[in-house]
This record gives sequence, C-alpha cells and structure tokens, in this order.
Amino acid sequence: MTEHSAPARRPTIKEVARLAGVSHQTVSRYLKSRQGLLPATLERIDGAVEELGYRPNLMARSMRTRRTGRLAVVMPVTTFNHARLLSGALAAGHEAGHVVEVVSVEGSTATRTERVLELAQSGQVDGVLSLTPMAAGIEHGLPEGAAVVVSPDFDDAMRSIGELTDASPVTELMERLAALGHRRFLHVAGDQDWASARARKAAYLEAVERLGLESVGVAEGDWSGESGVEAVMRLDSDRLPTAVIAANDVVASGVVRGAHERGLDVPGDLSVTGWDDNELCRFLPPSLTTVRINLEGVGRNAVLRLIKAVGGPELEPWSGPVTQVIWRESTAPPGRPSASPSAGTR
Amino acid sequence: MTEHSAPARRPTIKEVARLAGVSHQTVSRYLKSRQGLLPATLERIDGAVEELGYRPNLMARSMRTRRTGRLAVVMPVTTFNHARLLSGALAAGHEAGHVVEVVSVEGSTATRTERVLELAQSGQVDGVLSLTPMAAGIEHGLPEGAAVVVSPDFDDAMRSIGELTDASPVTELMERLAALGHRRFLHVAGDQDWASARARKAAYLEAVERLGLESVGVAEGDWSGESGVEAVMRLDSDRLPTAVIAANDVVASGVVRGAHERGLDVPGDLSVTGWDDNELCRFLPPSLTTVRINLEGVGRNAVLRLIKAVGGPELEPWSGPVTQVIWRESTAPPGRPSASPSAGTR
DNA sequence: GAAGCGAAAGTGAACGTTCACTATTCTGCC
DNA sequence: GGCAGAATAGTGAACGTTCACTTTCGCTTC
Repeated sequence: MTEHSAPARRPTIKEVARLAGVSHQTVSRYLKSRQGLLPATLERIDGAVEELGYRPNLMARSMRTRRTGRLAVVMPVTTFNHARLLSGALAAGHEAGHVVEVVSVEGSTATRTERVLELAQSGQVDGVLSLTPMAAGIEHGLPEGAAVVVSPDFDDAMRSIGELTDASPVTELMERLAALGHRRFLHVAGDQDWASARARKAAYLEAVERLGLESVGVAEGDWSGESGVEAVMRLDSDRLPTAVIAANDVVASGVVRGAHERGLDVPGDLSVTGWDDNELCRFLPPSLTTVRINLEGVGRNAVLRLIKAVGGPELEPWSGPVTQVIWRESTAPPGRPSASPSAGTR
Repeated sequence: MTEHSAPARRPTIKEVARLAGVSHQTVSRYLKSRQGLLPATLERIDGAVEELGYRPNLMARSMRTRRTGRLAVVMPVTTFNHARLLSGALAAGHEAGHVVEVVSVEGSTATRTERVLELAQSGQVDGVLSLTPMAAGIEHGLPEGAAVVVSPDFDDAMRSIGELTDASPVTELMERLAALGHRRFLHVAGDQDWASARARKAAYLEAVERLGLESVGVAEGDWSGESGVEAVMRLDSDRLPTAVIAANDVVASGVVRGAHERGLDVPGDLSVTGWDDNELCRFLPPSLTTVRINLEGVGRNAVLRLIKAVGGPELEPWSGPVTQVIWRESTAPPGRPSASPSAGTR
C-alpha cells in the first residue's frame, strides 16, 4: 500500500516544537505532565500537536527511559483453553498501568527457554511471566534484566500452573461420596504429562487409602471423552464401582455415555464427577457434579507476582477460594433408583 | 531481586566490539548476517559475545530500522473463547517471520478505537489486526503508519469476524431436516448484539420462507443454556415444533434438557441442532448435531491479510471449508420413536 | 536598586542500533 | 611493480526521545 518513497515519516517532537515555537524539551515536558508550563505555551503546543497529528514514539521513549511499560505472558497455545486465566492476568496488568501481551511458545524445553530469554533480554518488555517451564538455573543466565517469573509449580510438560494443580477438591468429592455410602471407586485419569492430572490421581489414591475405600483401579486417560467411555466399557461386571471420579468434564460425559451404553443409570447405579465446570455441565442429563476453578483469580495473582518483581505497585491479590465443588444430579447415594429428571436443575 | 544500584546495564554492541578488538560496525555486520567477515574476526566476535552474554537490544534496532517484526492482534477478551482462532493466527505470523502478540481491549467503541490507534502509531508494532470494530473513517486518521486491518465484517458489538458470521450451515441443517419430513421449526436465537447471532436468525427466517416451512417463532436468547430451557418450556403444547435450531451448543443442551423436563424425547419428538462442536457434544445423550467451524483457518487468513498489508510475504491461505455440519443422534425424522441406544435416560 | 530566588524555557548529550560513506588490505593481472 | 577492483573494516551521523544542565526572566526583599 505504502509507496517505497519516504516511508511516511511520522511527526516528531522537534517538528511539534518548531511549529509551536518552543524547544523540543518543552514539548517533552508537555508530554510528561503538562505542568510547569505557561498557559499560553501549553495552548500553542496543544495546537501544534493537533495540527500535526503527533503521537509520541514509544519505542524511542523506552529506549531512553529503559522502561517499556509492557509485560509479556508466555504460554503454550494449548493453555489458551484457559481463557479466563488470561482475562484475570490482563485485568491485573491494566490496573497496574501495564500493557500485557500474550506470546505463545512451542517446541522443546530448550527452544522455549531460549525464546523466553530472548524476550526478556530484548528490551521489548519489562517483565516476562512464563507459564512455560524452563531449563533449571535460568535465573543465573539472566543479567538482572527483565524479571522472569516462572510460575513456580509449572511442570515439566508445561501444562499447569501452581494453583491449578491443587487437587484438594478430589478429597472433598470423595469424602462426601463416602459419607453418602459409596465404597467402591474408579478414577479415570487425565494425560499424566500434565501436573494437574497427576495431582488429581495422587489425591484420589490418597483418599482411597485414608478413607479405607476400595478402588477398582485408575483408568489411564488423555482428557478425552472416549477415554471415559472406554474406561466404563472395560469395567468388570462383577465388580462395578458405584462412583467415578473423572479427570474433567469431558471425560465425565464420556463416562456417563459409557454407563448408558452398558445400561447403567447415573446416578442410580453410578455417581460421576467431573472437573472444570464446563458450560454444558448443568444441562446434561443428569447435570454433572463438578469442580469450578477461579481462573481469573489464578491469572491475577500470577501477574501480581510479576508486577511486584519489576518494581510495580503492590495490588490486592485474589484471596478467595480458588476451587469450589458444585454438587449436581450426577451424584447420589449408591443403589437408589435415579430421581426423576425434573427434580430440579441445580 | 534486582538491587537498586546501577540498573544492570546490559552489554552493548560497542563493548563487544572493544573486547573483540573490532569496530562496532563490524559487530553490527556480524549480527546481521555473519557474512563478509574474516573467519578470524568472526571467531573473536563469537568469543566476545559469549563472554559478555551479549544480546542485541531489539528496541534500539527497531528504532533505527523502523521495523519491529511484531504484529498485534487486538481482540476483546470475550473472544478469547475462540482460542483456536488465535492458534491459527499465531502460526501464520510465525511462518512469515513475525512475532504475533495478543492485546486485549475493553470499553466503548471510542475507547477501543483510541487504543488501537495508539498501538498502531506507537511504533511498537508493524501492524495491527483489529478484531474489534472501530469508529468509521479510522483509516484516514492513520498517517500511513502501521497498517491496521480491521477484519471487515466485524460488527458494531465487536463480537464476530467475517467468516464467523457465515450462517449458511443453518440452511444446510434445515434443508436436511425438511427432507427428513420436518415441517414445524423453532429457532432459539443468540444474543442479537452479536453479528453471528443475527446472521443465524436471518438464515433461519430465510430458510423457513424459502422452503415453505412453518415457524412457531424465534425465541430470544443470550447464548445461555437457560434460554434454551425456557424457550422449550414456554412452547404451546398444541403446536409443538418437531425441530429446534439452537444458536449454539450450550443453548441446544438447554433445549434438550427442557424437552426432557416436558417429557419430550429427543430426537423422537424433537430434533435439536447446536453450533460450535463443543467437546461435550459427542457424549451427550443424545449426541448433538452441530456445526464445526475451522477457527484455525479463519485466524490464519486474517493474519495473512495483515502480513500482506505490511508488505510481508504472501503465504498460502486456508482455502478449505470453514464450516461443516456434523450429524449426530439429536436429529432424526419426526414422529419416530427414539432409536434408544439403551433406553437409559428415562 | 541590586542581590536572591523560583519559574519557565533552552541546550546538548545520551540511549544502542544501523546506514551511508570512507579507508584499508588483499588479490590477480598486465 | 603498479594498479584496478573486490573484500574487509572503520567512522560518524542518524533514529526520537528524555536527562542533566544552563539560561533567561520577572518578582521579592532589604
């Protein structure tokens, strides 16, 4: 579109100064605070800025000030699923007067580490919050440049951030189910490359042990609905569990479908729990008991750590609960006939 | 972490030059291509770079070259739902040698327009792809700076991008349902602030007209499952539709639930279609007929337009189908008893 | 009425690169 | 041996800001 002649130079501070009949430094002051200037001067600069359509070149500014006002959140594309986490991060950054950008990374740990370092030291951002795990000892490679806050508990397979691996709700789910009378459980796990999947599995096993329950096993899974269907189809008819803890809602819906295909009623014959509070959960027949995660809060707190690290203001972190179990129709005491579907949406 | 003394200056090209015993320009050349240098010189610079841990300051570089190699995708946070769209955009940008960043905007049209202009003219990015609609005539406000490609059909309420408003699958759905024998339809619409919702509604009405079908009405909705439930509950028993076109999968699942609550069988008494191909769709009882959208392709093409606008290489666009109807259990000829896979639901 | 002071404005040098030149060295050829 | 021409390297000026000073001016104050 643009001709190759004269790359459409934008007006600079000096041109504004000339037009306003002042020095460039005066315009700089005007830009900075509009204070300490004579009203008449102010007005003339106003006019010149308007006339030229001047806008400061942020790149030049940051070059001089060594501050960009920009933060980067690096994350693997797969985690974009957690859009609400981003949403919280963006809001917190904005509050602290920063622009938050999202940069994606792919490839091996080494590649990703390199990419993050490059970004941190490119001078293009003040800080980098990496939701991707990096080669150990990266801190030492950093010449005190942009602060990189690697969210601490992000795991090797770059899939989960600290608070997301909190699997305590599994315990809550199982204690309640046990109280309802369930004794025989099944866990359909998520992809074990993910820290959160490992955490849930561990919490399941721990709860079985501690509460003296019986586990018919842990079905390997990959977060897919199919893995849920299969796990149920493979169950031994002589030793069916009465409750299934699924790694997430998709898996849980697969479990429900598998149960139906085997002629099992949910929750009559089988109670099922999910994880994530997928929008559809409430409307499934039966509506799904699940775990809601406050992703906005998690995102906010991660960015707050970063802002603090780059010397920004200390803002109020989200301190409320991060997870919450939502009980719905898919869980009930064992052996009872299923309550009629119209027994209520919640 | 960082002490307040001496802001940790990073080594510059000149320091590398001094250490290597060459001029700064030689180092610059080294950085640019590593060509036209004596092997011995190359080696010495290599050593110096290594020793100092030097990395070029991209900000200073872009200041001189007036090129940043960075593109920004501006989008409202709500659209982060379309993570797969981003994924396509990022991949295309990478292919063309650009870094793609995601910047979010909120607020009124005026605020957003301002924000986008600021970004475009800040010198921090080469191009801006705005998925947010902006005040008309913005092009004229742009002094040929960074190219802003407003995705053309993005609507006033900043919710949809051109290809996403393609509602032709609605026609496909209805033609097939009509062929199966359906005559009386209901549409549960999405929030009419969204262009895509308006497009689907319009396509529904057009199809009713053209195919000579009967419509029991268009239920206003807001993309929520509740709106689906309510739409069904409010239906006149004397004049029930046999097919429901829901604005998306969540609404559709609400419709299914509402139908069950009224004792209607899906698809026996009522065929239901959704939109989006939500992961859970396949596992619902009954699995949901829906429309899959190739968001990656849409994102890729949008970024390709931008890259072309900023004078980048012309890459292969995604030219395959953008939408695809997926037929599943929730649709069947009217009046037939449900082909119950297990009869398990009731 | 001159010294003192504060407000307002100006001057020139940085920031870390690359660009456009110019200078030097090497090579091969007559 | 001298010279053209390429290959290699160096010099200084940009890029658009802000920082650290300096200057100018007008007003008190004694």
